[in-house]
Amino acid sequence: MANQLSQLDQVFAALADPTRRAIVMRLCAGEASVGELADPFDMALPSFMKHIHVLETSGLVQSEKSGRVRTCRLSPDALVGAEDWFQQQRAIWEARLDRFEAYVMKLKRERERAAAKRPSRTTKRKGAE
Amino acid sequence: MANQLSQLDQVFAALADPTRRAIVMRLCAGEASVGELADPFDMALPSFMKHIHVLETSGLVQSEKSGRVRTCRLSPDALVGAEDWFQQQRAIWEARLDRFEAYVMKLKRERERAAAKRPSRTTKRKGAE
DNA sequence: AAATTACTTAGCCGATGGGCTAACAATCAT
DNA sequence: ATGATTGTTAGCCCATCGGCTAAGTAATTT
Repeated sequence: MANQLSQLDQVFAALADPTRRAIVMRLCAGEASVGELADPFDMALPSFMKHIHVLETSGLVQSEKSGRVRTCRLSPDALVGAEDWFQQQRAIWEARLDRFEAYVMKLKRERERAAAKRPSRTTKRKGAE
Repeated sequence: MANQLSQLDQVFAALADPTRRAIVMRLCAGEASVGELADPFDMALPSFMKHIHVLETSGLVQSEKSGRVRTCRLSPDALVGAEDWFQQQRAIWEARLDRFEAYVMKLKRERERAAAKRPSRTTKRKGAE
């Protein structure tokens, strides 16, 4: 039991909601109390608090209560972790593109060589996809 | 009706599931058929197809059927779009840090100036948090 | 002390998510 | 033509999500 979601699962799930993305964006500009954060949203406070809680358990936001006011701040580590995921995928993707390009170049060279040996032929193929 | 989720909503929601992230990672390395993609997963095909569908409607994946086999490929635009979101937030965050650092430096200068005027005082504060 | 503020807890509700089976195409191999 | 392959559609199930209200608690203000 105690279904342990990965951090990435939770971060992406947290960011999948526009309200929560707006909260993160707001907190990028600096810390704020729950009330300040909730103000722009036409939503009952308990509903809003659920969003805060999702953000906290995802690690994106930390908060601390002093007196009767809870102050929230962004904890950028989780954000960076998710950003890293994209960068890794993009690296793999770009490596693949490089390999693909190399392959196309190889095909091109071969075609040119063949054309040189056996001229006069409408060099037209179906491949290269 | 026709609840239009933003692209970001759908992309982040799609990436919040480990199965779907694995599919995206696999597709970064090159296109594949549904069967090939499904093979590593201990899951009924219809369940798996739902994941493919989520990825397609999010714009992360495109697919095309020829004969009885559907071939899926990554469409990197949506991925880049989500990555951009992070970079924007990070830019705002870093700008804030810069401003904060500037503020701290200003405080430091003021403290030093004050110490020069009124020497012999244990310069110790609680601030700078 | 009483009223106000700023959350917090508990619990209801309908929609969505992620899994399943069963049954139905459609294509390809024999 | 039959059968195997490769999806696809339909629909069930239960858990989670994102909203709500009502009522509670703790800190400040008056």
